[in-house]
Amino acid sequence: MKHRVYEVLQKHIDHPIVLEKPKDRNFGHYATPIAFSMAKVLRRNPMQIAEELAEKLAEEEMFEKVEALKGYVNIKLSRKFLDDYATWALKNESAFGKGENGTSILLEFVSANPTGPLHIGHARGAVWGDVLARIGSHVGYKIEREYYVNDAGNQIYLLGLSVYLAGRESVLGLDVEWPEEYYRGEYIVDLARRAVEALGREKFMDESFIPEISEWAKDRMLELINQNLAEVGIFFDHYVSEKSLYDRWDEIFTKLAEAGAVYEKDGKWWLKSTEHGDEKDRVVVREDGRPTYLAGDIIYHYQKFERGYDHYINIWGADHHGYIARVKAAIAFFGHDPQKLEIILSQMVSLLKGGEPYKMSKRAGNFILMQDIVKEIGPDALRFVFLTKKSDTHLEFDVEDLKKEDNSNPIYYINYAHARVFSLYEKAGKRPEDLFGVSMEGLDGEAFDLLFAALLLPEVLEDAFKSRQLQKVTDYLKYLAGMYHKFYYDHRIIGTPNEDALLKLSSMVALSLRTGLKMLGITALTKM
RNA sequence: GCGCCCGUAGCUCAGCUGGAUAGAGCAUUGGUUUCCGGUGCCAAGGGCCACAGGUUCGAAUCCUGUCGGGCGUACCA
Repeated sequence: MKHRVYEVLQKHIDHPIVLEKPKDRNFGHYATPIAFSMAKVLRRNPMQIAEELAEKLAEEEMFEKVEALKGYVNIKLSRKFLDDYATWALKNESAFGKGENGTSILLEFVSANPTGPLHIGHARGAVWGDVLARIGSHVGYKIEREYYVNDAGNQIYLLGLSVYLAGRESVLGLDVEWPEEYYRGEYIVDLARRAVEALGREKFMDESFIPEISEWAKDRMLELINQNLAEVGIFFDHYVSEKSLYDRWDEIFTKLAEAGAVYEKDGKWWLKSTEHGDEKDRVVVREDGRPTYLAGDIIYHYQKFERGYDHYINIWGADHHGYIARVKAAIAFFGHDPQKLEIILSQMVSLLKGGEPYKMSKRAGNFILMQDIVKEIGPDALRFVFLTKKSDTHLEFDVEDLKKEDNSNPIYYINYAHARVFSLYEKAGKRPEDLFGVSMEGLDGEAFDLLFAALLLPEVLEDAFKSRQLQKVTDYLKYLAGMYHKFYYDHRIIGTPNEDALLKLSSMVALSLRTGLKMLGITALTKM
């Protein structure tokens, strides 16, 4: 809708146009402060410029009214235009809000270490990435989802060690000396029990078997993580194994050396990341010749760029923010544009239950597990809370609030509006598709305000994706649902002369709510 | 110390590419006409937009500094 208005304005104005929504919708559907900026260039009074523009624009068929007010130009769309657009949307439900762009994006998210179940912090990044991908794909980007599996290194060894020791202690009943660092939690004991069964007791007799146990345990954890994700409807297109990347280390290292990106000091190899804005240079090869974790990430990003996407997005936990500079430095050394890599940080999550801090699960090793919260409030509510906030601010929420079945729970509120439409049709004994051809032009101003609001969905989605502010979608859905509830209260629908037109309007609202929820990975209810 | 994020209503948060009277939900208080689902609707109270400067026609928004909170500051992933 906005694009269409924009195009029309461009015909009349030879100046960069900013189109915004008016402070007060009574002013119109769109507004532009264009006269202010033109005034500067033309050295004329903005009020006058606005007046003249308004007069010219008023002749456009698409607009019902164009007004100049205090220098702003306020535009009101015509009823016919809105009705036609709604009719098209209803007839082409799956195309509503779809855009074309074609930019390819590789979106990496979650990428949690396969050393345990996902906790609530991971859940935030997971939901956020999933929805970013859904919306982006809908508005026309070509997005692929990737999980970088950290299946190499010390953490995996620690996992194996923990399972090995837990097996010796809890299953075999041997005395065990625990090191300072190991994974704890009941899941490790469960894992040990299964490992003894699957691999045999003899593997727990000697430390040399730890790598084998590690490998086995890592696979089980990856299964568990995928199961956690599947429970909330999150899937990936690609999994990239860190371990498999090291085969290419020699080749990549040579490339770095050729680019003058590394140097040797104190028996180690360092990446000159300071040349590209990092605070200090970073070790990529240890004294004993083993590459560091950064090396893996360098190879990973090298091959990402090799795969040739237009843009790359990584969603990382905020505690990794210090890592951004060094990875970008490596990308720059390979001659790629580091701007193509965008890092979205997902901040910490704190949970309350009934006003008190949520009890951490001992069996999980003092983490709050994603699966526990899903069990408690359901996947939809979990998705929704994460999506009502920006990703880079700390988030605190109370699980009790999300269990309520009243208007304090936005999902119920939105679903209720959607279900209401279906119950109206049932009551009226009509089918939505039979009313697509009905004209809505005779409806009152409030009806058209509602219709306009419903038709905003496509631009909300586009804006939310481009600005990476997914809370704009949840905000919009709450707003639209609220508007519909109010409209419903103020207007009798069934049995009035405008019944068909009002039902069609309701269908349009339902379509936007349904499509919006779908973008969030939530299925709209038709009955509650 | 340094780096990143944050500081807006009692609470949780929007608004931040500068623009018209700073918003929402929750919580609180009051109301809701024998009405298509009261899981709804209406209304009220509640704000030195952390603080101090600066930039300009205009600042919650941009810049600088201060204070407060979180995270990071590994040859761990």
